[in-house]
Formats: sequence, C-alpha cells, structure tokens
Amino acid sequence: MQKRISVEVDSQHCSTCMMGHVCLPVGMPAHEVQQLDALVTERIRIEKGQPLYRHNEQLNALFSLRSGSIKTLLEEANGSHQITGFYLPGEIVGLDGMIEGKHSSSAIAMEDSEVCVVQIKDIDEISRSVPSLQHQVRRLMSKEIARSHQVLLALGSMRSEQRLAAFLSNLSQRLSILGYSSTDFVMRMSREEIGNYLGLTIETISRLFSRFARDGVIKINQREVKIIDMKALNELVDKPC
Amino acid sequence: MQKRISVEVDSQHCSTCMMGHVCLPVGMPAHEVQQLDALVTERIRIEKGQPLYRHNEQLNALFSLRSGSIKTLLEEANGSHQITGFYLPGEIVGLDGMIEGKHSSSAIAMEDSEVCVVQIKDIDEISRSVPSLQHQVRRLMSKEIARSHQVLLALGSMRSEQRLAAFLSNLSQRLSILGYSSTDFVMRMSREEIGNYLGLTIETISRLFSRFARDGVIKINQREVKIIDMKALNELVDKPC
DNA sequence: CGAGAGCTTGAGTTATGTCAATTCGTGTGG
DNA sequence: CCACACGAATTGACATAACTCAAGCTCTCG
Repeated sequence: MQKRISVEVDSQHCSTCMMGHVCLPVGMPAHEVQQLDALVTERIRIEKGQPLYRHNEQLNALFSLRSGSIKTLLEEANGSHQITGFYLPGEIVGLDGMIEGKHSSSAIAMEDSEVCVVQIKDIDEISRSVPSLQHQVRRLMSKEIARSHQVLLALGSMRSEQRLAAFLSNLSQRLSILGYSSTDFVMRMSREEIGNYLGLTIETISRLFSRFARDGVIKINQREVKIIDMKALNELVDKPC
Repeated sequence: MQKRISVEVDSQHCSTCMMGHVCLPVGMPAHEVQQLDALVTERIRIEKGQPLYRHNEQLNALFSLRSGSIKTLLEEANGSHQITGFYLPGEIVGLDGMIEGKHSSSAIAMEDSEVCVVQIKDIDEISRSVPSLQHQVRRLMSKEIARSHQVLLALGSMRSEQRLAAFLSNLSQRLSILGYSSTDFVMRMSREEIGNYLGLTIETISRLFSRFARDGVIKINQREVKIIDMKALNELVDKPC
C-alpha cells in the first residue's frame, strides 16, 4: 500500500484556497496572492503515523499543512526522541530544513493529513515579481523561532501545572484562529506525546488533567477537552509556587 | 555616561573583516562578499549589562556580534525571565525580531561588546544584485530554529548532568570554530545565567561542576574551565539514568 | 580592610518520576 | 454479537533528582 500519495495540482490555487487567511499568504494583498498560484504545484497526502520527511533527508521544500495535524521531533542516538512542535492546518512545517537542504528533524502525521508542497527554488523564482514573498518567508521563520523560544520558556521555568495549562491555552488560541471552537476540541495527540513535548511523564499529564477537571477548569474525556473556565486556565499559566 | 555608542563605519567592510569565515558571509564567494560591503553602515558598542534591544522594541535590523558576548531572554509578566541563547562573536542576534519589526525577546551584553548593524531594508536592496544573500539569511534563521530545538531537546529530555555536559560541549565546539582553544576557556556567564538557561538552579550547576571536576572530566576555577577528558564529557551527554 | 556579589557545600523538603495494578475504549475474530 | 486482546489512560504507593534554605567561603573593588 502506498503511504505517501503525491497529487498534481492545477485546479486549486493559493488565491482561491480556504486556508488563505491563516497560511503562507496571510496579510498579503490579493493581487500578490494571485501570483502565488504557481507556487504550489504538488500536494501530498500522508497517512497517520507516516513521515512527511525524516532527519537528514535532502529536501528543498516547505510544507503548508492543508488538513490533519503533524508533529516534528528530534531523534536521539539512543533511540529516544523529543517532540519539538505540533502543527495545525495553515501552519508551515519544515522551516528548520533550509540549512543546505538537510532536515534536522523528522515530521510525522498524527492523523491522515494533506500538505501543499512549496519548493524553495520556486520561492526564489516568484519573489522576483513578488518581493514581499521574501518578507513573508522571513516572517514565518521568525515566528517559528519565537514559538520555540516560548516552549523553551515553558520547559525552562514553568512547573508541570503551568506547562500543561500553557499548552492547552495555546492550543485553544490556535484552533480559534482556524475557526474552530476555542473551548471544545479534540486533541490529536496522545498523553505520551504531550508528556514528551512538555518534558513530563504520561502519569503527570494524566494526573494534571484529572486535577484541572476536579477543580472545574476543564472537562476531559479521553482526548475531548472542554474548557469550562478559560480565565482560571490562563491564571494557572502564571501561578507561582 | 553614554551606554550605547554608535559608530559610523566606512573604513571597514565585510570583505576585509576578520570574522568573515564565521559571520554572515560564511560560505559566500569572494566577489559576492565584496557586494556586502554596503550592508554594514553602522556599528554599535554596548557596555556590559546594557541592552542591545528590548522586548517590543521596534527594530528592523539584524546584529552580527563582532566582539564580546550577548544573551537573549524572554521576560515574563511576573518579573522572572528565561534566557534563550548565549551568542559569541560571528553569531547573529535578532533573528526573532523579523515579525513586523517587533522583537519578542531582549538582548543584553554580557561584557563590553560590539555589533555590526544590518538593516533589513538593506538586505532586500542588496539581495537584488546578490540573490544568494536571501539564501544566506534563510540559512541563518533555519540554523537558529535548529539551535533552539536542540535546547528544547536538552530541557525536555535530559537530566541535569546531561544538560550541563551538553552545554559545555557545545560551548567548546563554538569557541573552537572561532579559533579559540576548545579545552581551555573562560565562561562569560554566571552560574545563575547557566542555571536559568538550562532550567536548573545555581546550586545544582555548582554541584555538577564540582562533580565533573572530582571525576576528572574538567578542571574548574570560578569561570575558567579546562576540559581534561573531552571523550568522557561527550559520553556524559548521552549517559542514561 | 570591609562590603557585597558570586560561588560552594550541607541538610532537609518536595515535585515529579517510577513501578504496578486497574480501568477504559476500540478493533478483531470466532 | 459477544468476548477477547491490546493499547491508552487513570490512579495509587513509593522513590529520587533536583530544589530550598542556610551557612560559610572567595573573589573583587572601592
């Protein structure tokens, strides 16, 4: 069975894509977005659990997530790994892969997903007529740096409770931007993946979810979350001691 | 007393700069590096403890560290902070500041330092004639993402001993690239700064340095480090349990 | 020479991890 | 359709790595 299906694209373009307000073109004027139409010539479907790319793979493209969800992770020599990010539709995966085309991480689909492929060479080509495209790419990369710094902040100076609260709050915000409910959603990641990402164990994650539920901050049933008290949740993020 | 002294530059250029092999032009052919000479029109001296830029400051420039050392940090609402990076000469500071010109972090000199200022608008200007400059900037940003992912790996899945060993090993490598000894150096950062960066307390850092010294891996006297057994140090990074 | 900041070391505490038992949920094959 | 099996999540009891608090040491600089 084929795990990674490439689809030639000619009927759908950035200018007509539903994700335009959150994806690569975000903030660009309409006449410029039209010039991006030549940018995406391929889309790829990836099955749950399958890699979009792997550590050290030679690749000269960015991937814009159209549907589904993807995690990125660093693999250690000893077989363990560290999840470095969870990506939702409209978000760009692969920005760490622009060092001589070698990816420093791997990207794996957390559910059946579809990505638009943006070749770096096409970016350079098209940015000759749309100079703001270079800004856009830099903006996205800058945002990715800022995002990972935020995670550093969580791992470096927050207690477990604060980390998980920050995680939920962040997920809520991003889903809301995507047009989903910010209070009712299904987490695509397992307790194990959340724990790995936040530098905690699966048991700690589970206990914290239970505690948040007991304290009336959230309701939780497996991966379904309902945020009952958003204010309390956000206060947990800053709560000292 | 003036804390931040701006120096107009017209006598010194990228093409003749000693840092060329480690700085922005790294890997670029000589005839292209010459075209970068117009890129740096200003240099800034910063005194120890003074900011190069602050969180939320409007700024449209990158800074290449010429001499000294700089730390970047995120400031939290409650007054605490998380150090996100230590920068050495030839390294680029400010790559997270390209989101609408707002810096998401602050950068502070750890000793009297000097930086070359590279205006973003000049990058766009000059990259018209030197297209590879855009690649270069993306490469640097990509590297910065990969770097912060490495720190995530340390904070998320290493024990204190591994973190400090990884920190020393990384510092050693970078100093060696700069042409300094990889085994004998002076750390510019305090125990407190190291602890903050690695998500550990000052006491834990101090105890670990003492233990490394007791085990014959390093010699340490205040901030002077001598790595006695580099192999053992690198083994500590991977050492489980 | 004294004061203060930075560092080290010890003793006791605690947040989080480890290990283990149980439950829940889902998919599979009889 | 049921029962069984397996992975995912929960919960409890206990262990421990790292933190906190406290005392003392060592530089540096005025």
